[in-house]
Amino acid sequence: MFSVEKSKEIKSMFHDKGFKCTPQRLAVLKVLQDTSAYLSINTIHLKVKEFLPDTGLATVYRSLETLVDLNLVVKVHLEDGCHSYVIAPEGHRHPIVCTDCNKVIEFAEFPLDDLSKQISEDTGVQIKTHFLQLFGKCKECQA
Amino acid sequence: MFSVEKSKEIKSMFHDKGFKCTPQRLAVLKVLQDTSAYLSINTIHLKVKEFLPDTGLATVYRSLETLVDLNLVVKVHLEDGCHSYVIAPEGHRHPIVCTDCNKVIEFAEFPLDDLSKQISEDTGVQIKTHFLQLFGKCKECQA
DNA sequence: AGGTGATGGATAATTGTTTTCAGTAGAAAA
DNA sequence: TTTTCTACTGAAAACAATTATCCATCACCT
Ligand SMILES: [Mn+2]
Ligand SMILES: [Mn+2]
Ligand SMILES: [Zn+2]
Ligand SMILES: [Zn+2]
Repeated sequence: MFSVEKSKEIKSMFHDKGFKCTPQRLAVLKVLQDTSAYLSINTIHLKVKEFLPDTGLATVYRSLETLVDLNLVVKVHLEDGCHSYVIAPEGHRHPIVCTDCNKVIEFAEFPLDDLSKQISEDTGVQIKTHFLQLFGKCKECQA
Repeated sequence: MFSVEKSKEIKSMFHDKGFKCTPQRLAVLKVLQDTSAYLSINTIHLKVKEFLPDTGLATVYRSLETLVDLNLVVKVHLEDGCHSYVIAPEGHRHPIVCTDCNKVIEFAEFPLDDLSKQISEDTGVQIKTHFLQLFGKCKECQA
């Protein structure tokens, strides 16, 4: 179900933060790793139940919280107010969400840190974090 | 309660989209105009009831939806998943949210449009919109 | 002023998320 | 291994946020 290498790597990430490495958490992670789209909680729940049928919905919520804490998963804020989740990109990247097919394409580092510095100077606000998402139409959906 | 000039201007904005200009909608708008912070639905409701005591919570939801539709108000997505609302900035600007006092400071246009173009070329995705919020500590809260 | 349909208020219903709690099973020690 | 200790889980209830329903009313057009 999970590759050995990845499993060991992931396992130590859990342990480093004092979390237990449970099948449910790994299943949630796997479901997100296996898709390039963001997924709603309910979709994740359904997919997790395909290999762990007894998994409860609350566990999916709890697992996602843990995975976000570990920076393995990121929360996507959608226009309508609902939230979804997607596997975290490598390094500091931002998601581009296809509004047609829900696929998430990442884009490479963005000079937001430099600009944050300048905005700090201009406004006097100490910028701590930023939240950026782009929306558009992916290659496939343009055809 | 509302200045005449603004009222007329606003009134025609409602009518242009086929909305009626009601005291409740104007009250919600006024509450947001009178603060520099983003406000939760419940806070808005409380403030609206100060001058329109019978206003129901559902009406606040409905009014906000209308005002967002008219681009007079924007929705702020918060880390914890909750949403709040703030008066829409002039032109295309982005909010900086103070994580200490909830105040919203805007910052001037940001070269996202140019970068969107480049990202479009790099990734093949046709960027349509973006969503950017910065979080930090405002001048006052740093003291 | 009168007619009409959009809107508001009250309330119920839904939906999304969190909490509670008793039982289970990771992980570390023995 | 076996034991021990908790963090974790599933199920259900509780809670919070949002939306739908209903009918009376009000904004606005003529
Ligand atoms: Mn959001
Ligand atoms: Mn912008
Ligand atoms: Zn697409
Ligand atoms: Zn502040």
